[in-house]
Amino acid sequence: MPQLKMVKSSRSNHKVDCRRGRPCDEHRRERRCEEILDKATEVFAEHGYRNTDVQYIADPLGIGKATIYRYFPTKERLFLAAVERGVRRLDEAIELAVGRVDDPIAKMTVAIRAYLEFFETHPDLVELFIQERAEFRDRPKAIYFEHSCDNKDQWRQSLLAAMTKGRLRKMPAERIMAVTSDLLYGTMFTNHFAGRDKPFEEQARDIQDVLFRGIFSDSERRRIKQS
Amino acid sequence: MPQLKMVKSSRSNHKVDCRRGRPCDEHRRERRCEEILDKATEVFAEHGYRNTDVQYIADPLGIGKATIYRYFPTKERLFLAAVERGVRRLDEAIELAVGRVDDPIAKMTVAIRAYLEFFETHPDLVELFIQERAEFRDRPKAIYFEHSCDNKDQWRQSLLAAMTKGRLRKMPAERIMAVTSDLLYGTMFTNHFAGRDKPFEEQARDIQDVLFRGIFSDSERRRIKQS
Amino acid sequence: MPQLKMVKSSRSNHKVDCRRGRPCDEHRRERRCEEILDKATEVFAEHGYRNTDVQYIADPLGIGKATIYRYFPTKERLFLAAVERGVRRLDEAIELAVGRVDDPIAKMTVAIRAYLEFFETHPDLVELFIQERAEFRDRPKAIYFEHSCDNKDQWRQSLLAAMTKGRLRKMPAERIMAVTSDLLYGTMFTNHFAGRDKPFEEQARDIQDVLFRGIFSDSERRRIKQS
Amino acid sequence: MPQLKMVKSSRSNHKVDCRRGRPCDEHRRERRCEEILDKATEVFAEHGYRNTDVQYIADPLGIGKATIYRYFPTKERLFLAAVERGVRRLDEAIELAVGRVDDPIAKMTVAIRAYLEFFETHPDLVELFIQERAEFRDRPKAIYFEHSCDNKDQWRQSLLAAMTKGRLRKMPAERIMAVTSDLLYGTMFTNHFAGRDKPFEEQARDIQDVLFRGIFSDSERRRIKQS
DNA sequence: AATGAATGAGTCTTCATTCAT
DNA sequence: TATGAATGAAGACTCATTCAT
Repeated sequence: MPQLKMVKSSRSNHKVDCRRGRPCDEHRRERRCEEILDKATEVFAEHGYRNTDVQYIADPLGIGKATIYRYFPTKERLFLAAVERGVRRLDEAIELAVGRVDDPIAKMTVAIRAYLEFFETHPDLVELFIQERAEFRDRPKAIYFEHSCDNKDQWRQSLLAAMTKGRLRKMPAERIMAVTSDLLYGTMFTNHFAGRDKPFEEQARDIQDVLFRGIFSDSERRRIKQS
Repeated sequence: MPQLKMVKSSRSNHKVDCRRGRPCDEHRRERRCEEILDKATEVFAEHGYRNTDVQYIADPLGIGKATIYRYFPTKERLFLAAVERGVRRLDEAIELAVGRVDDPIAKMTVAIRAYLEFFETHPDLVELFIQERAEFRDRPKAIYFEHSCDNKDQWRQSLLAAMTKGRLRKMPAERIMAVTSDLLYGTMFTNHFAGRDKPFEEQARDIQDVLFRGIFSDSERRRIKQS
Repeated sequence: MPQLKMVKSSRSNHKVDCRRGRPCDEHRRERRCEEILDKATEVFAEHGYRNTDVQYIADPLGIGKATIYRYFPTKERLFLAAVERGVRRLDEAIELAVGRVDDPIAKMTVAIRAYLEFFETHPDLVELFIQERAEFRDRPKAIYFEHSCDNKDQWRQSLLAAMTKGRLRKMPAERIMAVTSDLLYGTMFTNHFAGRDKPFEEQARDIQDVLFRGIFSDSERRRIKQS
Repeated sequence: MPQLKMVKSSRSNHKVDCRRGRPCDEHRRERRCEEILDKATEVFAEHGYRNTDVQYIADPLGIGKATIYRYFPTKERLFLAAVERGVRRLDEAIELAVGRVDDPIAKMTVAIRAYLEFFETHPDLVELFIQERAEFRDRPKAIYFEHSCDNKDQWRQSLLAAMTKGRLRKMPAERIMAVTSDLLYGTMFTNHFAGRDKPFEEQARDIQDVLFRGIFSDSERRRIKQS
């Protein structure tokens, strides 16, 4: 059993570096954490925070309930860790999509798609975000909203640039950002809870159509301008 | 105890009067129901569904916990009744505002304002809607979404008419309705949970500006058309 | 069953005085409290505080565990209430015995007997006092010691009077009180934990003999005086 | 890592040296045991038996929890070992003090002082003795009391001799022994738990004064004799 | 009808002890 | 040998709901 031998020898190396006893495998720990968070996300999303017995998470992992408490000090912290990871992943997904896109309008297009795609792919996270608000009412802000502020500045820059270049109407960048993010947020929730199943590409197009061009006809638009 | 006696005698009098039409006990019952729902809405919104002990509702009303169970068979039904009443009130508020407004665009304007105003006035209901989703995951659709369908038809009619008259761009009415309602929904939630406090009139104006006219500049809009 | 009838009629009187609903029978409540404390004293003494599941108290009473929590908010408070009641009873027992005894020496004699008799009759309380110290290490002073201070003043008076009258040697009253109470305390504990079973009357006599007359012989006593 | 290597080599050296006589591993083991018992005494005294997680003992020693289980099979045995060692040390302290003192009265004087001094120096042990009684209610006798019997015989001899020599009143030696040990026991506990802080020398003098000479005045003493 | 009292079922969390390295 | 990791078993406390008056 060569593999075993290798493990053994690497272990005896450890014995020199570390104290004695079982080596503290940082890797192993992290993997476990991730496994637990994966299952926790799933189960919390399925049953809701309050209706989830930590046992429900332990059982399908084939581990003891107490083991989970070795990694997360309370059920609450476990839950919040799952939410946090979700928010981080959302950020990453959008960051990744937006990536090197420089054109501000293309950037928005891509971000909208990425946002909707993310939640279509991770419906559990929608549930988790709801649960967070429902249970942790004392926290000043939902984790989701805390994070959403992070990239505000770069978006503002991008929008202002587009206005200067005459590609967007002149208006407060804040207004665009607020309306857009509210629209996306509402869409994500409604998709999930009203059971809509329009493919995200189509939905993104609809949103862009309205958001970019508005719903007024040209004539109505002209009339408004005059008044 | 004269008061008690009066109540008793007045009740028996009523019983005579009310033989025809709705009996007075029914009235009394309904008033109680409303009182309970008022307090329930408040307390559920404050503590969340799961963290609300039915006792917390009974105490400030000065009644016994068991009394509540005489009016609502379970805690769940009590909660759902509160949500239902909230949704009904939202409908009524919008109905009332839209009222005799015939012009389709004015109608939308008024509805958007009314929607935002309603939730600014009734922040408890935002919480209740969240709670409903968080707890009653098995129900096919949230009560909130069930109701929002009711008036879809009339809105569709109104929008199509506006397109025919050339006031709105030609596009599927569904698209406008979906985007608008998602946007409003998202705005309401974000207002509440991100702690925004912009006055609803301003917010309504921002939304209308973007929704009606879009964010593109005229040149960008032209460019898109050509492609 | 006349008693029952009386209760009933008094209850219907209550209905007039109180609100509606089940009358709040203060008596009943107190009786329940006492029953629970009785059983709690017994069970805590038998198993120790930590090894006592509140269920163990509820079961033999034929009531639900939760019922106990209606009367005492936590296991800790239940336990401390039992201890407190024990201390109060000790005080009362000694008070009762000392009663109208005026002669200071007779008073001590009686108190010593009463003390030992009390703990022979209530061995559970010895256990309870131990348990209190063992578990509630952060409390500044054991309940037992808190109370023992109450009557210190009257004892001091009594002892000083006896010295003035030439019946006791001149020495600080504190010294007598400290030595006596330590001796009794130690005797009670040792009786219980070392499993001694000397009848309390004999033990009291032994204690008095030593405490009053000392162990020195007359000659030794004289020799000491000279030096 | 030179240090680690040194340890290793020094150990193998030992192994060579120790072939004859008690093997060095035995030494090592014993040293470890003592270290553990030291810390255990401290921690058990601080938190109480039940509230002490074995981890709390391992951590400050910088060893693993499981290591402790290599030296003591259960938490209970670890605790009892600590108690036992404490009792043994008490015995030794008194033995050492009494030492070559032959005069029976001087012997008592010295023993009383030594007893009080011991517990002033080792307050942890008072806690441990309490804990033992609180937790191990099924054991027939507390370890403390088991041991206290050991030297009974020599004390009895000493007291009887003193009576014969006319230095102590004639009375059952048992009575003196019981009263004295109860008094000391009670004093030790009360000191600790009532938070008294009189220096032990003074306290010893107080005790001797009462124990030896009694509290009666000469006249009272005479009156008693006549009756 | 109204309600104080009672409680069973449920959950989080702890920790002594064992296991695997 | 030493020890980090794992966990089963246990117990305090809660609360929706029912019962008895």
